[in-house]
Amino acid sequence: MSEEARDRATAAAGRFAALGDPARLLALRLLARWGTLCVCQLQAALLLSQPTVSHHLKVLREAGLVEAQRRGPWVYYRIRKDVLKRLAAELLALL
Amino acid sequence: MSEEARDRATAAAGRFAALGDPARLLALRLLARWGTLCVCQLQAALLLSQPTVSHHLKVLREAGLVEAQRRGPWVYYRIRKDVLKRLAAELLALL
DNA sequence: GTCTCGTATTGACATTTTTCGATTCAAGCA
DNA sequence: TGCTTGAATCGAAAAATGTCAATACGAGAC
Repeated sequence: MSEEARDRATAAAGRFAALGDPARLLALRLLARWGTLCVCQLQAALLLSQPTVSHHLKVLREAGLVEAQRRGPWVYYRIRKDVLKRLAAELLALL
Repeated sequence: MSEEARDRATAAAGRFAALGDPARLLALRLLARWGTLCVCQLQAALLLSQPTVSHHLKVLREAGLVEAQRRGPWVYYRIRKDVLKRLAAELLALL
C-alpha cells in the first residue's frame, strides 16, 4: 500500500471518527433535514449543554463535514455535501 | 426525531466509530483488495503487534463490518459487504 | 501425550474523548 | 457606554481508546 493511500486512509479515518458519535450523527441528520440550523436549535434537539454542542460542531467543522456562517448573533451550520459525497465514495470503494 | 431514529443513529455511529481509526481502515482496504486475509498477513501489512491487530479486528467484528472464519490454525477475515452497503446508504441519506 | 505455530485474551499504561460549569467573546440594542 | 443574548473557549473529571508484553487458547504435527 502506497504512502498516499496511507495518508488518504488516515484522513478518511478522521472523518469517519467525526461521524462516530451519536450526538454528531444526530446533528448531521438534523442538518440534512432542515438545511441550516443555529447552535441553539441543535442544542434544543440534542438535549446537551451548549458548550458540549459547540464542541461537537467544532469536531465536525475540523473534519470538514460542516461549515459555519455567522448571521447576527447566531451561527448557522450546514452540511458540506461534496465532502460527504467523497466520503461515501471511500466507503463504496471497500466493496 | 423519533426513538427509532435515535437508536438507528446510535447504531450507525458505532459502525462509523469502528471505521474511524487508520489501522482499521487500512485493514478494510486490504481486505477489500484481497478478499480474505488471516491475522498474520494483516499484521505484516499494518506493522502493529499481533494483539493490537486482533483487538482492531475484534472491534470491526463487533461492529458487524467483518466476519471471521477459522481454517486450520489460521483465522481468515472478510468484509461484510451488505453491512457496508447499508452504512453507505446512511451516509448518502445525509445529502 | 508434547511441541509448535497462529490467534485471542488479560493487564497495564498513556492518550484521547466526552461532558459540564464557569468564563469569555461577539453582536445588536437601549 | 452598558446590557442582553448567542456562541466559543477554558479547566477539569470521568470514561473510552490504542498499544504492547505476557499469557492463554486451539489446531495440527510429531
